[in-house]
Amino acid sequence: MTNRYERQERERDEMRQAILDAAGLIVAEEGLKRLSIRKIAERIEYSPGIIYHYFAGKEAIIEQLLRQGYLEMVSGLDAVSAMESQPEAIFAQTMRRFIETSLADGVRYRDIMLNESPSVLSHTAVLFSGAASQREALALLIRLLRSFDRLKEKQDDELELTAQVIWSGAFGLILRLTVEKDLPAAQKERLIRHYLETTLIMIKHLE
Amino acid sequence: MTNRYERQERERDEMRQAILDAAGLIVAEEGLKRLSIRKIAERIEYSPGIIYHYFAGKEAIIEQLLRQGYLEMVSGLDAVSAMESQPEAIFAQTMRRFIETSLADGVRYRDIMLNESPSVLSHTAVLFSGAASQREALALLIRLLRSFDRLKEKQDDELELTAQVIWSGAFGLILRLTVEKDLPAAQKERLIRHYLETTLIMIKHLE
DNA sequence: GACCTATACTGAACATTGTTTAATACATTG
DNA sequence: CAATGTATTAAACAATGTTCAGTATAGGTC
Repeated sequence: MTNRYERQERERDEMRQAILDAAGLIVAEEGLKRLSIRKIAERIEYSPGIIYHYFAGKEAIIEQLLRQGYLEMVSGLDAVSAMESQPEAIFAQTMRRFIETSLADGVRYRDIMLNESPSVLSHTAVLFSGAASQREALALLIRLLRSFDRLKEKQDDELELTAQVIWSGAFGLILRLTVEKDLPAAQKERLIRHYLETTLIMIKHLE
Repeated sequence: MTNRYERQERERDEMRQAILDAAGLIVAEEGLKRLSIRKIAERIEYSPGIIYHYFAGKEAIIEQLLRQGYLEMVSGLDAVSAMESQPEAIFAQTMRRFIETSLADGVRYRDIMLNESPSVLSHTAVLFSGAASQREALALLIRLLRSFDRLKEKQDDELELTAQVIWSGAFGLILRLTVEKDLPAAQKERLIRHYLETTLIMIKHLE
C-alpha cells in the first residue's frame, strides 16, 4: 500500500533525472545558452508542456543541473598524495591539478561559478567569513597552508582570508584562460607556472 | 557636392549612436539580458526593423556597446599621484581604486570582461605575450612594479607575466565580489585589504 | 466489473523574442 | 520631372518560455 506511493515517487524522480540528463547532454553539446525546453522535450520524447509538471521552469532545471555539476567537480578534490614530501611541491601540484581540471571542463566551471541564483550560490559562495568550514576547496587550501612550518601557528580566520585570496586568484586566472581561449598553449603554461611560483613566494613570506 | 555624402554619413552615425545610447540606457536600467531590439526601437521612436539598417543584429549592438564601455572604464586609469612616495602605498592605492571603480560599475565590468566576441576581446584580452604594449592597465602595473628597487633590473617579459598574474588575481576577486553580492561590507573590505597585503608581500620577495 | 479520482500527458494557444522582406515614402540626382 | 537610391514601416516568420483545457490512464472503491 505504501510502496505504491514509493514507486510513484521513484518514477517521478526518474523522470526528473531523465529531464536533467537530456538537458545536460544539450548543454554539453551546444552550450547553456542554446538549451531550450523544446529540445529537452524532443530528446526525452515527450511534449514540451510535461516538463512543467516536474520543474517550475527552465531556470529551475538549470539550477539543478549546475548544482549537480558542482558536486561532481568538487568530488574530485583532494591533495596530491604525499609522495612529494615538500609542502611547496604538494601545494603546486594540487593547485595545478585543480586549475587544469577546471580548464578541461570548458565552460562548465564558468557557468557554475558565475551563476547568481541563491540555490546555486548556496553551494558555490566562498568569500563569506567561515566559508572554510563548508567548502572543501577552502579547507583543503588551509590544510596545505598549514603544512608550511611558518604557518602552523596562524589563526584560522587569517588563513581563511589567505585561502580565499589564493582561491580567487586561481578563479580569475581560470576564467581569463577560458575567455581568452585562443591563447597559445605555451603562454597558458607560462602563466599557470608563474601563478604557482608567485603564490608560493607569497605563502613563504607571509608575516 | 561631397559634403552631402558627409552629411548623410553624419546622420547615419547619429542614428547609430542614438541606437547605442538607447541600448545603453536599457542595459543600465534592466541589465544586459533584458535588452531587446523592440525596447530600443520604442525608445528611439522607430519601428524595430529599422535597426537592422544600422547594425547587423543585436549581437553587433552589444559588442559596440561593450567596446565603448570598455574605453570609458580604461580612460580613468592612471597611477595615484605621487604624494605617497613609497612604492607600496602607491601600488596599494592604485589597485584599490581600480578594484573599487570596477565594483561600483556593477555588472558592467563583468559583462565587458567576460564577452567572448573577437571584436570585444581585441580590446580586453590581456594574457597574450606582449599584451603590456597594448594594454594601459598592464603597462601601468609594470611601471608600478619597476618603482620597487628590487625590480628595476628585471626583464620586461618577466614583469609582464607578473603583471598578468596580479591582474588576473584582481579580476578574480572583483568577479567573485560581484557574484557574491550579499557579502557584508566589512568582509568585502577585509578581502580587498588582504589581497593587497599578500600581493605586496609577493612583489617584495620576487626572486 | 462499474465507477471515481488523481495523476500523466498532449495539443494548441499566447506572449515575447530576433530577424527578414515586400511595400512605401522620401530625398537626391540627372 | 523622371529616375534612382535610401529610410522606414508593417507584417510576417521562426523560435522561444509558459499556460491551460482537455484527454487518457492507472489505481483504488463500491
